[in-house]
Amino acid sequence: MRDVAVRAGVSVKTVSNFFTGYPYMRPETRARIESAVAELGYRVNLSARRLRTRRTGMISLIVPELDQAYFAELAQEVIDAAAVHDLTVLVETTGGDRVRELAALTGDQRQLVDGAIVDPLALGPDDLPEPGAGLPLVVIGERQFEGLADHVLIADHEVARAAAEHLISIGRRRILVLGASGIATHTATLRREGVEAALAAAGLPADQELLREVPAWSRDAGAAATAAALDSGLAFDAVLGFNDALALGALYAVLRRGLPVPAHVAVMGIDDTADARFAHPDLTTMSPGRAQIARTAVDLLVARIADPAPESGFVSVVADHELIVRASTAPIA
Amino acid sequence: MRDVAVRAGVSVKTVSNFFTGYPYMRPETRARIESAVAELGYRVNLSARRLRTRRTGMISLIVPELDQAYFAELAQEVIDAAAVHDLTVLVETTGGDRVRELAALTGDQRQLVDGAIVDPLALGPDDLPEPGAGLPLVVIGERQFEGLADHVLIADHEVARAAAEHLISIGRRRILVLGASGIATHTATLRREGVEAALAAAGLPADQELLREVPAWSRDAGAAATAAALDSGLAFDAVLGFNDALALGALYAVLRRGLPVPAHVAVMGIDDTADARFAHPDLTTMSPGRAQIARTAVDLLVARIADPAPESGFVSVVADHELIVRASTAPIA
DNA sequence: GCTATCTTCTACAACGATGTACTACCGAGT
DNA sequence: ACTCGGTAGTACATCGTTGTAGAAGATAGC
Repeated sequence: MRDVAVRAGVSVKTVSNFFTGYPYMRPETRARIESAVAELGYRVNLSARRLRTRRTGMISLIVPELDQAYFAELAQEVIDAAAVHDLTVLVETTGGDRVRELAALTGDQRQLVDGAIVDPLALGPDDLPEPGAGLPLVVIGERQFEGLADHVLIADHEVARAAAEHLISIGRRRILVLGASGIATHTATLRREGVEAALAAAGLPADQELLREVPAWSRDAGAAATAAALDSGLAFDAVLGFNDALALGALYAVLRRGLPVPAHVAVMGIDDTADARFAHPDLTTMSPGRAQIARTAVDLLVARIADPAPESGFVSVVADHELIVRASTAPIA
Repeated sequence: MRDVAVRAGVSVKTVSNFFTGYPYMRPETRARIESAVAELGYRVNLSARRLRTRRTGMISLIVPELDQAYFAELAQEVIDAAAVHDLTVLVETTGGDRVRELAALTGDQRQLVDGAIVDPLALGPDDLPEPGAGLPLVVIGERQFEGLADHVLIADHEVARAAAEHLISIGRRRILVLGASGIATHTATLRREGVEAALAAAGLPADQELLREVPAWSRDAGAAATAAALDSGLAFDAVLGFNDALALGALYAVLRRGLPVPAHVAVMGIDDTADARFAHPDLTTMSPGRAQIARTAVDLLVARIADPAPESGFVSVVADHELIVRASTAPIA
């Protein structure tokens, strides 16, 4: 920067002013700096700027793993939404491990970013003693850190209820539910309750045998749980996976048995990933408005970074959802 | 750091030495610093360290988009491989846009990382006037910057040839090839030549009508191209997608017509994404050894960062590949 | 003509670490 | 006793910016 200053015949600070958009500058001075910069091919040193301003211009997105379509798509949406604010996104994957989720929030990684968007799998509400250890935070999906961070919530109860209502509306009576619990989050519980509410409203019994735990919300687990249910001779005419991966696994397992979908068993998921659209038959699912979630999360985080003081309290936004009916669900023949 | 130094009764530099692993230190001094650090909850300021050392401890992975399973899985593998070297990965997506690919290599983003792994879609060999503008670089997939960067190559010709040979070996004679060109990379050409070599070796004609261009290597494009081929009345008994996405799109389009796979048409892809494994029927594909690619790319980059001088020339490693036979291909009935 | 205000620019001191160069001590070898 | 090499630690300058404070000139108001 000194070289530029010398060449333009101004002080270093004036060059700095040029780059930070300080308004009081004669057009002529501006022009001289501009051409000096161009001639020297100068670029501001970001490391120095960061040291001085204590801003990194980066935010992190903390998710379990990128090879789950849902998180990959979410990551892409967050990256795009952050670009609007000139922010770079650092995607951190934790494998759904509590220690690694915590480390991403409190470890050295924290210094790399101005704030974080986290979609926690294993983190509990007690895991955040100080509010984000000073790190501006937006939590996606779970009402995890009520009063400690902003949230973008998915209406888990309502989404699951709407899904179950759809299946009931097409004449399904025995719904195999995958993901009912078995994972350390509240999402599973809320969604199960949503399903039970729909069943109750329709006057249908809630057979506990149909509510299946799974070790992970993955295609593997969905396929395994469905295969096990089929093997055990359990009767069901629909499968609701609490995410698309589970549903796709179920679809795979059902089709593998040679059972027709949706004629014999209807299958639906939640998430509206691109995978659902290209399954065969293509998968009915609940869209949680991923783009909206990403945009809202980024907006909230930007605001929280600008004003970290939680005087006005933290915000919770509930995302919209929508039923996407495709070929994997149809009225009983 | 000054506070720690005062508390431990040593100089600031000694504390710095403690953190950078300078070996000459009395155990007693070390212990005093350790406890001072613990009591104060001190952490090294990474911005300052970066400014001073000119190292960021980050590398970037530049890919078209994360919501393609192949790239999401690659990203995850690279992140894991980089963690071994204590490197953080900054995933940058370019949408396959040449300008953005270039910007990721030469723009301000460059300052954020010590080096980059790039899987270029639109970048040409002429796009790199100076060697990476000084940025240590590893290119994946394409022999793009021969003599300007290290490469991890996929044996495109051999992979495609092996794929076609598999289809021929199960009695297929007319293979619809998706991705033959229409994309600005050399990969498409090499793979097409591989297919033609296999056909020639088997004494089969290479019907140019069967070689289809696609606007993108996506499921959408694969489905559209296949549907168009079916509509046109073109006869074929197999589809080879030049990646899994194209093949999955083809599978979708074929099944949608009610045509049985593989009885009527065999379908196979290249990439071995998780999506292929969970398609129904599950998709035969060529595995390019993604974990090996990621590990090799990171290793090469780490070496190049340590020794940027290309005196010993740049390295090219060709990754292994493997045929994964699944249900979507079977001998003709 | 003189103050008051705005505009434009500058000097200096940080931000928090690390590289260089140097001092001081210690034990061993002669 | 004297050098020597290795060990343990220090002082100072520096990485490249930006915040603070203020100076100098221009403009306006009376």
